Amino acid sequence: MMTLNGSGLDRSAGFVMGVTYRKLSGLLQSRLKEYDITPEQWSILYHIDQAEGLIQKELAERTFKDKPTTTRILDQLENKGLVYKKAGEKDRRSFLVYITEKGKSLMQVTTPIEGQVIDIIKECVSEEEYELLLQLLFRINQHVSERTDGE
Amino acid sequence: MMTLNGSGLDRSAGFVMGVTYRKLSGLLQSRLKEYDITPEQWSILYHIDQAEGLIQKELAERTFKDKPTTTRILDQLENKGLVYKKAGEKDRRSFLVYITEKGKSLMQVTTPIEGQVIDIIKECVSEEEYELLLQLLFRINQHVSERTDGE
DNA sequence: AACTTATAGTTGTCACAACAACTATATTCC
DNA sequence: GGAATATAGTTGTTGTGACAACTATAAGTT
Repeated sequence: MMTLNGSGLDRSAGFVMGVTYRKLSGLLQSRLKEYDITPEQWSILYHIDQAEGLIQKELAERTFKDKPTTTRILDQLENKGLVYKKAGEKDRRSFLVYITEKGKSLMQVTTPIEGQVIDIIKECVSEEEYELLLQLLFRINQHVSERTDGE
Repeated sequence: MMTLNGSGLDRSAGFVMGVTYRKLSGLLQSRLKEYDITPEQWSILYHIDQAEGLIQKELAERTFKDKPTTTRILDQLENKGLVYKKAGEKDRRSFLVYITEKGKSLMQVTTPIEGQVIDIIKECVSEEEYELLLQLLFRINQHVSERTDGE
């Protein structure tokens, strides 16, 4: 296997982050496979479970996805019978999104799996390091967003 | 704008990494746009420029892409006249990949842009923190790969 | 040499993300 | 009230990644 070796492009946090993200995502995907749900679908379902009755736009913001991606992932969740939409009464442009019983059960069974992936990371990274990693990612996120607003 | 706030899924390094990666990738993309090349195409071209005459398989390993993805990105680079393939003489299954003059010029002009993105990150992250971030990402990568081999 | 297995690359399909263009409804402003 | 503008959501297109199936060639085994 090719390992990151710390020269050239491998010094670019962006590219290394991409590689690492995909590896972690693949790990989660393989463990969610038997439940017929992908990591990104799972993350949307998670947020619906956390706060039912959100409109799609709010859901898109919380999951950091754009509107088209949110629409399409919601379609899949709806087809799988995990969520349903209700037309907004106040604002007839929007839909409120709710989780079904089937969706709730799925979340109960699968939520530990997400925790397992975090645990696997912590097998090679201390609590303090994990914390610092998150802080650095938050900070970069924030900074790039601000930097990009005016661009 | 929704900001990562450190609760729930936002505590998952994997998801936060995905969000941050996409933000950085988008930043690079916007700056490469005028050169008609995407970040992932750029990363492959970069590796070809670093080591000409590699076969596609080696290129795939170095860029951490699978073979289909490498094939298709190479097709695009070839269509843009940035690289060309030569049939392998020793092994007739394989192709050696080379960069064209046009490709070389493009790399000269665009390589600083990748550096700019790193510099932007370093506006909010110290040298030591940047170093640590890379080390943590390497370590997680390595660990997950080992963890996954037997799975 | 023939048979089996491994490897390099391609093609097809699906999920997701980015972007643009669009529809329908709300809001603002005159 | 009506025109202009903003917003919620959808649809279409492209790039990329994961996975499976496939072709062609190479290498190993007998």
